[in-house]
Amino acid sequence: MELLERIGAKVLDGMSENAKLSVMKTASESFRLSRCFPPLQGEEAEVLAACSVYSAARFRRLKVDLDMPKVTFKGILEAADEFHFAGKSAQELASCYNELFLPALRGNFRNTFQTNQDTTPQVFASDQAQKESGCGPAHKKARVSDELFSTPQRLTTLSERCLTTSKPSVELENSTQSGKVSQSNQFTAPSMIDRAPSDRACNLPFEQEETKPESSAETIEAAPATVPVSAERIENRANSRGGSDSVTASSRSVVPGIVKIKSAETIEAAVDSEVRSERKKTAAGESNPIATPQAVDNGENNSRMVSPVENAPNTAAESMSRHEMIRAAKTLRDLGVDLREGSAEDVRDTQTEKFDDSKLFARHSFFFVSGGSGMSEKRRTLLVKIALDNGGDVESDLSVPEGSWTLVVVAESELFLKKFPAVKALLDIPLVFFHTPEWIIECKRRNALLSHAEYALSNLESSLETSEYADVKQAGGNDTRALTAQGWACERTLESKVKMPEANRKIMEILKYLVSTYDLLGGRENEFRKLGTQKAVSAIQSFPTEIKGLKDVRGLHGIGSETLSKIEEIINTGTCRKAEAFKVDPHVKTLRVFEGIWGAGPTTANKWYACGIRSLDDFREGTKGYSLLSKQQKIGLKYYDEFNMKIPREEVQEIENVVRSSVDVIGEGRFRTITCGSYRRGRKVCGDVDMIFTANREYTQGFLALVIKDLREKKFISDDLVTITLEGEQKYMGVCQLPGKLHRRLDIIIVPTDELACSLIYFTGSAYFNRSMRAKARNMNYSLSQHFIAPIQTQKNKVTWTGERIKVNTEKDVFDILQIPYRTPEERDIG
DNA sequence: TTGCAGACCCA
DNA sequence: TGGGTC
DNA sequence: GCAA
Ligand SMILES: O=c1ccn([C@H]2C[C@H](O)[C@@H](COP(=O)(O)OP(=O)(O)OP(=O)(O)O)O2)c(=O)[nH]1
Ligand SMILES: [Mg+2]
Repeated sequence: MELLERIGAKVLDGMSENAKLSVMKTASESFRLSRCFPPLQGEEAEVLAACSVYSAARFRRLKVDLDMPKVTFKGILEAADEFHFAGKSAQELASCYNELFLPALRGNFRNTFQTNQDTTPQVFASDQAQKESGCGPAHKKARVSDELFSTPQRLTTLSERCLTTSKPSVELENSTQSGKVSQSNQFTAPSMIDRAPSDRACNLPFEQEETKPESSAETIEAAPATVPVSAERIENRANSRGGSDSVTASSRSVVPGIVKIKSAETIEAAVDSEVRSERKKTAAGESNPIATPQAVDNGENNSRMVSPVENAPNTAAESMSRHEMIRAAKTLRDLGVDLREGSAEDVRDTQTEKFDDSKLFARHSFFFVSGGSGMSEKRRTLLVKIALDNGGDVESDLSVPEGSWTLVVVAESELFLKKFPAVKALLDIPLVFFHTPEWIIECKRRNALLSHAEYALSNLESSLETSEYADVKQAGGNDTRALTAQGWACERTLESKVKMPEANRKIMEILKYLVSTYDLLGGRENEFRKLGTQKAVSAIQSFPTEIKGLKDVRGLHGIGSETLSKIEEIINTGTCRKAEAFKVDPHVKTLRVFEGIWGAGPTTANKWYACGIRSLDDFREGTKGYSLLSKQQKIGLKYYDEFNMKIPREEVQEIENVVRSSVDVIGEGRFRTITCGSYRRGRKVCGDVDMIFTANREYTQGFLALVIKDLREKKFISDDLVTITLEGEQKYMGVCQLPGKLHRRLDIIIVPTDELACSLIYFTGSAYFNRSMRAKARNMNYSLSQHFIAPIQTQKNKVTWTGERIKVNTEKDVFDILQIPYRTPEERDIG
């Protein structure tokens, strides 16, 4: 109860102003209100100031919602305590809110509606609230409630969405000997800027490969190859996996945040139409297997839940286990109950107004920010059509929506909103949302209203404020959204990169050092600590302005409490104790040396350390240390210094040329070679050389061995880190050396052309990009590997079924499937 | 409290 | 299967 | 370490 004490809260009536507001803040943030005002600091004055910004309607609604479920305030606070959330980000509180608040509230209603309302008068803080919540006769409510819980889940098929008619496009123009390369050999340059513009020349006789006529036909016929996928899978994925947004996205319901109560009619209509459309589609009449949560159904529990919190501090926890609550929340989401829809005002509206609720965008009006360099006319036309076809309205100017209408402002990027001063006035309005066009497309595709969070434009205030981006160019209609803190790293593009503020650079440097150290230490623990920290670094990297205080980064995706406190420390003291401790730790220092040996990782390095080995000297030939080395590690040790040296871009090209000439001869022109890795991403210096050999499947068998043999005979390849046979290895790792140059690591993979697209993505990286992209794929119920992309089904995060691999001819095909705007290799240089 | 990318090669 | 690596 |  630390938090409770800290803010002196007593829940509701007895609750301090500050606590109340803190809860409101929690609630509002989870409803993406946070964009309406600068992040709150927790000081009362500031909070109050922020609240005054609310439109009256918003404020009232919020109050209604908050007054209702006393219990859950406690639930929130309790959770805050339970998870040591005190002082943590509102985001975390918000997620508690979602998990605890929603089901509890729902439970209250069921209880309230099914039993006599009067028995639990203290549920409602005020009669006013009760009235505004739109309660009709209690019996009606109960019925609706039951229906909601028995609504079968909507199913759709995936067939339509597979028809991505991706034109074959020329991608991947790799340089053979193409001209200019920056001269500066800045080995010491920080990673952010040590990139050169990529050279784009064509790769001799093969550049046609991906544009050859038949590939077009293949692409289209590839679509049906995808097995129809039920929406259930998509939804499961949306609910179960680590998504991009701080707020859970679910397919139909707009879960996050404020719970609103539909009038009985509204809900019934919604349910009816749902059922109707369900029957119409019928397809595979799978019903929702999720059971009604018993705890919610249980009257006794619920009556305990609504008892005054002050008197029974633990009632919430007693009446509903955390698991039950979470399951209840999930159930609600799965059921597609849009808990947030309908407001006090809406109730009146819906009783008088007639509309076709069966349409997807009923009661939605759209405003498209197009023209200029923003949205192309073609795109706009398409979107307008979708909107109108589905019962939506399209507005010609920006104004506050009436009554229960939802206004969706659609723009390619928040940057384009600047042109519309009227936007400012809409920021605080409840039923106004700012989205990317993808929201509409996705909604249409899945025939469901999707989370307002996932496709939301963000950082609205700041992009309206700053003049910095007034002249945004929209290259080729591409999405160059820069400011949004997107959840999937593979989707975002970085800022110009040159003007990283000093403060940010410093923070990143220290965090990166921690990442490298976690990497050395090894173990599950540190492995994921590393991952987490890496994400934090990535978040800061894409943060556009100087970090002056914690408020700047608090709430950023990827920045949690630990990072926050480290940043605080860095701002105040210029350093971070944890990092400083690592720097002088002899164990860490030794590990760093040992793991500089290729083939030695945390486990062996630690073993060596445990053996009393302390330096590379202890590995000299004939010593006991030497006998501990594996074959590969011996090679790694031999070239210790050389391998730890970066390769200038030009030298990579020379190496590429040597290899390619050999491939051309031995492969009789059938093979194409592509240099990938950091080189393809445009870096000025590279850690190694990564090459793809590709040809039709019939030729790939055993080819690698021939080339390696040739190169070895030419004294270009000096050592092998894998043994290669004629029986078709897929990859080679070895050592090569140009005359007069250092020994370099050379990686080659051999790939049949039908796997080229996925291989290119894989081998181009970055590793961080790949992981992000694969995570998104997984999240969308696909599996992406270097070989293929295929739909999958999972149970408890385990793959239970893998569909047929989807035919992809170009990298872009894969991006399209995963709904990621195409990223050039250079743009993939993240992490 | 759980999961965090997905695969190849070696011993 | 665990270690290392891409 | 972070998000859900
Ligand atoms: O854990 C990893 C490591 C690498 N890769 C892919 C992406 C990467 O770009 C490519 C080549 O690996 P390499 O280690 O050579 O990385 P790089 O991106 O080329 O950087 P460097 O300059 O260190 O070689 O293999 C992964 O998918 N996962
Ligand atoms: Mg590389």
